[in-house]
Amino acid sequence: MLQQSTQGVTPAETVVMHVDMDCFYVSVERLLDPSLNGLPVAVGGSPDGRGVVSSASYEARRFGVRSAMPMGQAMRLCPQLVVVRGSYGMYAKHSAALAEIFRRYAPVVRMASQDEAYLDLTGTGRLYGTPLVAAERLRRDVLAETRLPCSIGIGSNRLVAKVASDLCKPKGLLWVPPGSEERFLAPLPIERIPGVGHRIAERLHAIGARRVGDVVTLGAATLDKHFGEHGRDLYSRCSGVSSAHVTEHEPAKSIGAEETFDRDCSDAEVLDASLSALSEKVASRLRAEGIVASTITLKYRFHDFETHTAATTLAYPVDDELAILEAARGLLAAKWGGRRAIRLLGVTTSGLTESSAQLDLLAEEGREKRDRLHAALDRIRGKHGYGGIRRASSEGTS
DNA sequence: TCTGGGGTCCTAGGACCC
DNA sequence: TCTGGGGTCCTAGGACCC
Repeated sequence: MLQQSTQGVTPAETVVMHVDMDCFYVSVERLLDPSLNGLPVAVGGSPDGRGVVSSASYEARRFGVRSAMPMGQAMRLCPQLVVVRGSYGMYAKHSAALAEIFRRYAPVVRMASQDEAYLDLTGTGRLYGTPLVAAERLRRDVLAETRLPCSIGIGSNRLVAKVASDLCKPKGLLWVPPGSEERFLAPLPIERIPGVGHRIAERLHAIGARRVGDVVTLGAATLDKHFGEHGRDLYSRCSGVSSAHVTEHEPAKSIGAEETFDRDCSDAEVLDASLSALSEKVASRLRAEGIVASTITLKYRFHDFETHTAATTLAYPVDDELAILEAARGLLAAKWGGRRAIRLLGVTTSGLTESSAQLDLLAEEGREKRDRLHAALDRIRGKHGYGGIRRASSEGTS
């Protein structure tokens, strides 16, 4: 599987690298507090409340602790677990530093999230040698400059590179040479394929497919019958076919915020205060990014996890909390009967465009004054966080 | 065991227009 | 008086990812 090539890479040969940081949040926390080294650590919410695990150290994983697991459950599995609240600002800083290193190695870099990236190495063979040599150097640079460990998968397309990095964690390197994609994937459990989650895996198991190779054996027609359009996609991915095209980061399509209450809530005033805080948060981000939104979506979840969304599209795009709040309020009033207690509220904006594009549409006098007020509010929030300042209607949510 | 918060993409139906 | 087909926009829900 893992082969050391003796020749350089020909320019025409597509080489995609997937760099994935090893338990990124935990690794950053260990930089901040080295006493965490060697201990089972989980970054995430409180074990007493409704928090979940965001990132678990390998010591913790040995006890069965996993991402997205309720923290209380993690504590039961591993009583000596050290729980750390996230230092999210630090993660963003380190992520930016990583992106800079990656850009030295590839002309096109796609940060897929804070802790993983796709690099298109096609044509860089003369500069860095074989993919494995380049990967080894990159990993050394990352470790030397950030002291953060990572794993790297290399393949002829993004899917193969990603599966490879996943497989060699932690601190691994794995190259899948061109032509061996299908052989590489076939013996793996289908859950290893990105996009195959819990539900789809279950349905595949039901028709007798447990390994990636089983899916290929079933054939495109059978998958099409069971999964429709998604089936063809599934088939090609299991065959190792996927886009090799790496593109730079694209502008966000939606910006939102949500809040899960410590206890389910049916108090209309508390819910309204939450909507107000969420609207402020979203509006503040929209303005910081210089964009406006035309669609407002309200999300609400009941105690049994039944989740609904309701959306409305405004006549013109907005970036201010009152307009967003008003829309969200209206949706809640129209949809929520007031009987069932709510465990989560969310406000998401979409239909995003650059705000400069609508300047002439909104050339009212009040605009400038309002902008100055918002700028002042954003500055204060930037300094003190969202608890620093709130309108009167947001009181009671903190 | 009882499920966060930030997102993306896909599907499907209905409205509306030509 | 009954009715096609295509395209686009909007809404709702669901699966998935980190």
